[in-house]
Amino acid sequence: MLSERRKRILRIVVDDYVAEATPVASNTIAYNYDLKVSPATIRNDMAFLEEQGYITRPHHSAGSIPTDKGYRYYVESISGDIELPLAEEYLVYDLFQRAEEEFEQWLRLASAWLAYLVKNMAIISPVRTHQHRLKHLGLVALQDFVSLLVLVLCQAQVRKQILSFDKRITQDELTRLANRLNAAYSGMTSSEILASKTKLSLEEEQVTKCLVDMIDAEDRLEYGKPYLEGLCLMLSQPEFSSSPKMLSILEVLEGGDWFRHVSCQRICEGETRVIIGGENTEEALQGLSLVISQYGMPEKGSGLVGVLGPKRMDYVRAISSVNRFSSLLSKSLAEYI
Amino acid sequence: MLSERRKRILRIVVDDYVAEATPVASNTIAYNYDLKVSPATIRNDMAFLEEQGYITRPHHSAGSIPTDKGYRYYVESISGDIELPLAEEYLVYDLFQRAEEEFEQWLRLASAWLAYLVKNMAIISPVRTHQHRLKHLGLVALQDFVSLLVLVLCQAQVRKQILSFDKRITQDELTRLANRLNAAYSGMTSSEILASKTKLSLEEEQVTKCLVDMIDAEDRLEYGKPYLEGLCLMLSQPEFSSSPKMLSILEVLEGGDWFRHVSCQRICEGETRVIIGGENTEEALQGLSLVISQYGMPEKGSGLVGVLGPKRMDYVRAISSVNRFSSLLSKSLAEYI
DNA sequence: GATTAGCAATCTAAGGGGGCGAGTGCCAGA
DNA sequence: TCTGGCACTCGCCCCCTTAGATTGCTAATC
Repeated sequence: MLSERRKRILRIVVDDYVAEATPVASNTIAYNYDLKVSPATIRNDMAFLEEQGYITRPHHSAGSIPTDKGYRYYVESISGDIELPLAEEYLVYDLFQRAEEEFEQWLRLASAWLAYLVKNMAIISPVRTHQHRLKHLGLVALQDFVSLLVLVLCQAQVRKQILSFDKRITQDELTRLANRLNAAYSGMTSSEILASKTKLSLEEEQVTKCLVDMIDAEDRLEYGKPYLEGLCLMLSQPEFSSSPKMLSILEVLEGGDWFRHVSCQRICEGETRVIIGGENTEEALQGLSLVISQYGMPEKGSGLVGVLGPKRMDYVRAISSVNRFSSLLSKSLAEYI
Repeated sequence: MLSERRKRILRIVVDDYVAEATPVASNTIAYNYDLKVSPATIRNDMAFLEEQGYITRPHHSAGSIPTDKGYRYYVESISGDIELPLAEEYLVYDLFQRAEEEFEQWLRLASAWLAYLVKNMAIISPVRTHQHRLKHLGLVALQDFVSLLVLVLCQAQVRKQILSFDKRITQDELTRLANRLNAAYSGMTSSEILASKTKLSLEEEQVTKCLVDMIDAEDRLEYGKPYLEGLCLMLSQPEFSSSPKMLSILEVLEGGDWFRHVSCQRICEGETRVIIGGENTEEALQGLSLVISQYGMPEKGSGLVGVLGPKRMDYVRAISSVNRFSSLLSKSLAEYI
């Protein structure tokens, strides 16, 4: 258990290091923060904090920087009092007033905004529904044997797939076919469609099969390819000033596997999880921290919203921004649907 | 006019510099390439080439590297004999055997492949048609007053837009409305739709207005947001080893304006244009070269395919790969539609 | 007149040494 | 338990030197 002063010093070390990006010296703490003790005392406390693994020093005669454990302690300790500054609250609100025609496009805009607010990379994944429901289907003749099957799912998602029939079908026939299937399937999930015991023609059978595959298709992929904005903002932080570091991060992000790993972690509703440094599975991301949350509702569809930045990140700002975006995204998703 | 030997030396300087990424010395040329003259003679020729602005030197006692003018001369001089190595020809062919359901997804795959071949960044823009034709439209009720208008254009492009009516409309009414409009407009371009003198109800009028906007919407944007693959491949080249350079390039690429500039240049069918260094409008891209070509056919739809890399790029490989991809993309686009 | 050999001149990159300043560790004393 | 003082450590910067690479020039040669 840490004494109050030691807690306070740890917190100062984190805050100062986050702000200045240079190791924090005992003198700095003594002169800039009103602790009412001398640098020597602070040094003793810092020696203790170092011994306990909360802080470390890049080399012998340098100031201290927080370790992963130190950041973790910090994050846990602040989780009470997190609020976005009022001015920025308005900014965010402003964004959410704008109605965009396409929800996806709107998410892209939101991610750019979030990136700008936290001066780091923002991540917003498109909405994924656990249980997709068919709203409407359309069939369009492309060539004699080839048609395009277009699905509209609840949440205004559109999917399409090329489909080839064994015999020549006109657009009129396709339209009738689509109308029949719409009448039968509209509002159903894939399993309900499979369970429905309608008598089907050969073509209807074929379309149904394709349809069910398409409805389920994306569920295997966890969350979809996210919108990443503010890559440059993040990479201009001093921790990435060496180009090999930059490259290794770019490589991981370009690959896309990392996000699959992230989305495998089940994050509860309303929870905002902070993954610090070494807690990341990807090696190249172990110098980074991720603040991630979920938006939406399990039954209606959900997505991830988060911030990726150096471990030395303004956690208060990041967490509060992610929280805010998460709840506002949830709200506008609910209105959209 | 350059003498044969000077041409040859210029070509060697480019080839060697492309391969080694270090300035080329007169000794290197004399010993590694069978010119049958002494280094001193080569030095004289190099002095001439430098005087004429084809090559330059990073500092006084260093070997030579090509200038933009030198690269330009090189590119013009090789344009005759450009062929992809046979093995890679097969690789590309192999890719184009795979049928993907979605043309867009397939383009993404193609761009990853192209990037891999040229070890640089590949750019492929989605297909854009100058004159979109409506194939089919669908209307889906989302809420009482709000519907989703889904268009299928020729080339299997799907667009959607939220639409709100002044009165409550049921899905049945929407379906009838859609059927009527399909009958009237199917196969038409936006201008033909506007010209058609059909008598319209209030709702039909509204949908038509929206429809026409949607058909024309993307034309203002020139080519759509391109698939960029192989960013890391490009950035691992030694010319980008300093992180500020890396950042400035990332910034330009993240912005997206640069591609609008590129797509403003009208590139003729079958032409492959090479934009070298300072010929780029974006300042941050002036250390880079772009090999760009068009695929598709003007009447059916077209897109851009290209390679972005350092000026010190294997132009033969880049140009031949882009050529190959351009013609194969054209072919499969024609088959797709 | 073109080519060559030789040599001085030039410039970079790498390595070594010294001084400076920042910051700690520790000890004795309050 | 805290503080002041002081020695010690270490990274950083600057300068100098040296080694190596490469050219430019000049005079000799083909």
